[in-house]
Amino acid sequence: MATQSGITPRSEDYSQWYLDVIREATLADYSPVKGSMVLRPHGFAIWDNLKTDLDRRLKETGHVNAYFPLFIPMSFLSKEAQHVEGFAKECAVVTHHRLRAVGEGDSARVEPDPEAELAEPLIVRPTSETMIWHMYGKWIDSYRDLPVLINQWANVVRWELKTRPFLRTAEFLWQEGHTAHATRHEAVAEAEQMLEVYRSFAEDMLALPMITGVKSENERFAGAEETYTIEAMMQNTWALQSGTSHFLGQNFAKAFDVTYQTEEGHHEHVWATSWGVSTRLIGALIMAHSDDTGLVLPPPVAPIQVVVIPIWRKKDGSDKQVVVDYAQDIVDRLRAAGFRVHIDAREKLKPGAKYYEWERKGVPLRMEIGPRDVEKGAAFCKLRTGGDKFNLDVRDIEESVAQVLKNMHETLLENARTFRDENTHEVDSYDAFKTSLADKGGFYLVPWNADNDAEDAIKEETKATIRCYPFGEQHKAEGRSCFYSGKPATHMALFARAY
RNA sequence: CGGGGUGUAGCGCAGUCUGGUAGCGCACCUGCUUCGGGAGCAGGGGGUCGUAGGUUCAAAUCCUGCCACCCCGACCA
Repeated sequence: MATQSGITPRSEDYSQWYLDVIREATLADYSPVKGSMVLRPHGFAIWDNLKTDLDRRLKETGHVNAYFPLFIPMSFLSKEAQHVEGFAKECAVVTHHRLRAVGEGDSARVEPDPEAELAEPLIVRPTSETMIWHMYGKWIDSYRDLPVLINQWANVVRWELKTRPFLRTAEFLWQEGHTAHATRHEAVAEAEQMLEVYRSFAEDMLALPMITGVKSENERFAGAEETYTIEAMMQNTWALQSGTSHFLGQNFAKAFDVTYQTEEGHHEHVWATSWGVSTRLIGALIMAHSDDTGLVLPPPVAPIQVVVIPIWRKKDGSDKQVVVDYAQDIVDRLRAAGFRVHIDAREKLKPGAKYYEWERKGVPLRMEIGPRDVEKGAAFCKLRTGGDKFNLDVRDIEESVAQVLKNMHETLLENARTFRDENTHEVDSYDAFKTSLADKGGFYLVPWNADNDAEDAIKEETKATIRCYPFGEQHKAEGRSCFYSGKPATHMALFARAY
């Protein structure tokens, strides 16, 4: 009965637990290139499910997909001042287009061919605003061309010094929407709409309740006039920025000189937004729902929603065929009803070993099908989230599985919401904030007089940052004093440690 | 780039102090018995010990250089 878990308990070392879950659930693996990870099939399938669902939501809100190049002329990055400051320090640069072989025998190797140096270096996109706005300049002439509502699914590269699988990697997958509008009002409405798309998407697919709000100036996207964010709480009470939507004003339109002619014949710069979510969402999933046994997946994103484990006794050969036929019939019916079902009929593993494996991998619902169940016309079930095993009648198993999975999703969402609310505190003084944060972590909603230097000082002292000025809370600032400076409060700010 | 640490089989490690012909656990392969919560037994495959040089009859082990990675700081979705 030796334990083979290989997963460090959360209480012992949360960071190690996170890495252990990823390894044991076979979501990702480290590649030979520092900071780059391989998305293994089980991890990529989660991304696939997220992508399919979000893509539908983007199209339902009027967006279309396109694809822009990976390589961007280096000079493009310097066209928007804020933007260059934000990204220049983490760009991969391509300087040559050919290698040559040098040395012989043991010292044989390749090196960039000095004769093949590019006249202008290329950067690997850290984000695509510059390339896209260059192209929009060619496509937009008239008010009749607006709005432009384009999204792309792509990889981007940001050369980070400190990396962590899914949360921060040198290369990651995401979608980035880039829109162009005739008016400020329309662009702001678009940025707000997309934030809401992300918020509901996160609840429906990830069972993650999100706090929505506006970023402080310090945390704002490089080149944006306003950044909206969705923030989630992880199990260690740290915050994770899970998606952003930016109102870019006319910054990029001016930098790339993108104007349109109005109905009255005037030339105006267009108004812009950009917004994105990435494979970081998978990190959020893991850290919000999983436990010391391994991954826990909400049914909508689970690559396998139901695993069926047939059980038989070999001596009694008659058992096996009956059980397998019965199990296969359940699998076929559930698949026909639209569920993602896997039957694990491997002969060399005992049932217990299979249970542990599928629990590590986060399968929401397990069915154990043996001779006893065949007799009863039932399926013996266990939920990944715990509780006693229970029987489902096979006669209406499609409906009952749907109900069980729906309940599980709602429970996950509700538990996450309760945990977040229990760990969110309102304080009035900086001393109370420091004491409480050090003691029990969590989110802190405080009256705040917006001040970048004060924000930096607080980060320096406590490592907490402003996650956002939450929507729906701003009225509370009225008539109050900043918890740090004592000046009149201009906002309600949500402070927390963050990834 | 500063301080600390580690490189030995796919993974995790012992062996290094005190030099003597490569070892353990898991994983993998074969066979038999097992199978309702991580099976047992038997047999088997796999490593130029990070790398380059030096000392020695003999180097994973001692010496020197280099490289890589990890942790703590500085930078960050």
